[in-house]
Amino acid sequence: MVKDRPTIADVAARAGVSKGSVSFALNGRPGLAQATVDRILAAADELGWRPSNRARSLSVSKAFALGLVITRDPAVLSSDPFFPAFIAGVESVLSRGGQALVLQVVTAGDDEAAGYRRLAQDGRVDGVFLSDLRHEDPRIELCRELGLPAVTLNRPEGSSPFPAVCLDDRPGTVEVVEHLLALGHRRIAHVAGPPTFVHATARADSFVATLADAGLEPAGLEVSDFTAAGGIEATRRLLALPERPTAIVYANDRMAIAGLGAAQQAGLTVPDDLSVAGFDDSELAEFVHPGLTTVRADPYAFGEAAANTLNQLIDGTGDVADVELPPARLVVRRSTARLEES
Amino acid sequence: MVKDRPTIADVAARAGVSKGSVSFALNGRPGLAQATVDRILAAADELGWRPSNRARSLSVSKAFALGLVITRDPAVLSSDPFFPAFIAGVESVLSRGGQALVLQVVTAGDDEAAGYRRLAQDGRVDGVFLSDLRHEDPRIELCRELGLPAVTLNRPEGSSPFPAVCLDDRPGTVEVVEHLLALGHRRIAHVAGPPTFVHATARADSFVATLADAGLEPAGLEVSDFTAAGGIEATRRLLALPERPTAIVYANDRMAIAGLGAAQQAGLTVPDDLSVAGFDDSELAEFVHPGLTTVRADPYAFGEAAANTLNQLIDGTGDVADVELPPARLVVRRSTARLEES
DNA sequence: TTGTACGCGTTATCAA
DNA sequence: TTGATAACGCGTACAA
Repeated sequence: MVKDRPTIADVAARAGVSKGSVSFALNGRPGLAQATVDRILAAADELGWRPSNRARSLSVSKAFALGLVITRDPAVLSSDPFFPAFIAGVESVLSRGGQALVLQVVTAGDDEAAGYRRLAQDGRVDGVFLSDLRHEDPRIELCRELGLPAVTLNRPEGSSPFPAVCLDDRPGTVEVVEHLLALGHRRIAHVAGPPTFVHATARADSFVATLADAGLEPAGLEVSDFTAAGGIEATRRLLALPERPTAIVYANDRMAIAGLGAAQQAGLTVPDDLSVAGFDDSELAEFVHPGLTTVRADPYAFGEAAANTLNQLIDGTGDVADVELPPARLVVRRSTARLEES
Repeated sequence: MVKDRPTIADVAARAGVSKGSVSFALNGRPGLAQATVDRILAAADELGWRPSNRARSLSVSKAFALGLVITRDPAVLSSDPFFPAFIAGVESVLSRGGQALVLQVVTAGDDEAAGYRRLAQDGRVDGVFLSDLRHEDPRIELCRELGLPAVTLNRPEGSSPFPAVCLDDRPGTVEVVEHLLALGHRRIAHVAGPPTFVHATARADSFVATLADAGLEPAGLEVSDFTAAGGIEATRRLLALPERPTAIVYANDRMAIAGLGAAQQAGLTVPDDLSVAGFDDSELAEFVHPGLTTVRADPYAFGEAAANTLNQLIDGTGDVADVELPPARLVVRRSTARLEES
């Protein structure tokens, strides 16, 4: 019934060698005659033996797993378009190599640090991804303290002991703004994410900078929270301005799609009365009405790169270089249009 | 620098007892004098000792982790509103108990079974969640074969060796349809998910049945794929029917929101010309324009229940009962309205 | 190439 | 009853 899994001893016995030799053969280490290696591998194959993760974990003190902690507002545990694709990218690296991904979803109220502590102290993972990087992110110090290898998704300002895998948010933002400027817009507003996040301020800053290059000031700058509800609120405030913006650039698609709804609810027609742009190119962006002009990154590639980098760091072979991914690109759809002279 | 973690031997030495006794004390097993137990626990506390997961894993042959494999179309690695909340619910159970969640995202092209095999054979997890349950789901047989404990999210038709945690999709669907009937609609169509999925057919079947109870036939029945793109296609086909439906019930919000866009793109006004309803109550449902009438379940509770049930099964204490969760409830918003006589 | 200690708890056996 | 001892789970690594 319960087919006892063969152990390394079984393989050794069958091949007529010692356990040590089996281990050497499997890991392709020198010091064994080729004939012996073949015999051992054949024996392993016949028995269907695969080394036990648990035993390996214990003896080499590694988990063969990486960790991802996602902190989310419990009320808004909704879908971030980033993570599924990011995780798939991570997975594509881990599955070769027999690693696993340990996921923790921490609701924002909880102690986030506890999540990382658990992962580290329980020896669950060999390293973690630091996503949604924040300014002065306390997790960097925490991971250092815990001796937990990490890669940051995007680069912190200060010095960091960890490699960074970056996808520059600025070029995409610049493209959006320039696209709107080319369409004749002059009163352009931005709905930003929480300024604690590096990517939120990167987008907001380059929004402002691009306008400044054109000799303009933002027609409005709302700090929101990346949620749909927040997008609605911010949009309402912007639409109530005495000098109503003719275009709004949102820091993500969720806020943009919600903002689209808010504008329509307010009786405006998009894009005739208001141009709207998002960021992420989430699945729905293409299909809402009108289709959302937005910026598309490649979270899958992000995941791959992050996993590879983290593994390099863990394997400790020399210095690990930061990775710069190709930036997000503008995707023009129907929600942005030439400003009508009226 | 590297503070060697204390081992059970250190604790034993400090308390002046044997390793075995420390283990007994920690696990609250009988056979030790209370005074000894106290002394041991105090010693453990002073040393900050916590048993090593890895050693425990090896000796008791358990992973102390549960697994979730999500299969997704690579093109549409978008976010299902269900999973983040579901996972958070699972997590809330696992974090007490020191368990972890191992996640795998398998793109649909890949060999899904390989994912489960890896999890089982690598001893990564003690059990898995079978989500997105399909008819004649091969994973049930696979898990049985692998000796991998599982819980099914929703109940398969045939007999299953595994407990089921169910959230009945039918009452919510019935509510939607009755809501539309009460608004005077008679030509109501449905956009279903792939019929391979149990929840897709449950929704479609109860849609048809509820109409039949009212002496009506569906004004259209499109089989789609739960994606936004699919929702668009299906909507276009329905709107092209000679007898155009006055209301469309979608099997999920993503299709519904996309359908909303398609209808608007076709020049229709929702809800004046067409009522639209979804399923899930995803974050955006409330904020698109018009707000989407939909059905709300509680995926967080689903996750909690599933984790608890799976743990019971793994602990093997007696029979594990199926769990029936409170059904999803109708949430009425602006996308459905009384049928105008015209 | 082999033998064996080691990583670290758990549990069965046995003595007091 | 109370507690110690030793075997066990399964590879890895180093001395021989």
